[in-house]
Amino acid sequence: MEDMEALPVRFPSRQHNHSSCVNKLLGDAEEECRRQKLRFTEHRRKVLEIIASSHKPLGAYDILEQMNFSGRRQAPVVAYRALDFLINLGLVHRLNSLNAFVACMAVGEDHTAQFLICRQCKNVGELNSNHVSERIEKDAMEAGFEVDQQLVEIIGICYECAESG
Amino acid sequence: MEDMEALPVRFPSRQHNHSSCVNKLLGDAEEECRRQKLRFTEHRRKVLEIIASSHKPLGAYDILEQMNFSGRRQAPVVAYRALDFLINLGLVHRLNSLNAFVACMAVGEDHTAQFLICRQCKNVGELNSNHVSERIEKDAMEAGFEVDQQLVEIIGICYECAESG
DNA sequence: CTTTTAATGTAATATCGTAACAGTTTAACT
DNA sequence: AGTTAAACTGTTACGATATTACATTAAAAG
Repeated sequence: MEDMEALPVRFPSRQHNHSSCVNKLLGDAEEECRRQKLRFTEHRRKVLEIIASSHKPLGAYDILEQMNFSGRRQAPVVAYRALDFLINLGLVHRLNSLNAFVACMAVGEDHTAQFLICRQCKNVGELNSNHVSERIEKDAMEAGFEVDQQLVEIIGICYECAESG
Repeated sequence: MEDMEALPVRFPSRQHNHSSCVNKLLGDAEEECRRQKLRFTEHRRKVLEIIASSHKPLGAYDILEQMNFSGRRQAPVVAYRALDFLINLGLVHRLNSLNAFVACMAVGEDHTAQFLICRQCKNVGELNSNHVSERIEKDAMEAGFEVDQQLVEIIGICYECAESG
């Protein structure tokens, strides 16, 4: 696990324990909400739980389906509202190339999220390379462009899928 | 103009001549289709003309609206089919963060498109930096991830908007 | 305990994109 | 030319994603 620190990469290995992801993220969420005096309501908790339980990106309507507690189907806007909240808090990221959402794997680390999307197993990791973000910043600057926000999504094959053919 | 060659940046300046963009792109399209024995049909030409006439990204339905020749409104699929064709040919790019399309400004240059999206004037340029794409490739590789495709969209303020406040 | 701010419930609708299939045109090959 | 295969078009319907609007309820702040 030491080499995960060299580059700040997070890619979920096959045998890792999901429930610890969920618990960590819920804890982070609670703490962050306390700090910022925000409300961590039922919907928000539930959506975060659902997203954190998978490292595969989920669409808003997938999430919605899993929100059928009390038998009743929720309206789409319910999911979108919770997602907006969680994204603003930096707990969830949106993948623009997939219209889907994943839990952040580097909460509190002040990163420009860069996503590694495996087109075979569909898992998503984060390559949060400062080299990359600084290079983008620098080259854009030289081109006379002032960067606010970077969006980097990388499609390919993760090491576990590469190994298993 | 020399310094546009140092970094392969393309950002449309305010006073530049749109019609030359359109003509260049139509020419490139015709040539490429001849070379690959593909058909450059009316729909495809029209869609390319529409996209090339603007450096602001256009949605598929915006394009559709401008296709009302012969009074008749076209079905969405007509625009999407032409767009798919043009994207495969590398003449048009899709901006995932906007669900919109722009003409390629570097046809034939074998680039990983990286977009500069000005959130004020909405114009889109291309920062096609090999430094950036190589850095992504390298860092992903070190993380055990084999890159197929990169998607880089940079939101910020272009130099002309920065100058004019 | 009342004011005001934030969150929810609900319905409707906007926006983006694709599937399916019949019909037509074009290119390629006798 | 006549035939066949491939590509493109027309049309309808539908699926998937996301937002607006507004009435209601709950929570926090004074």
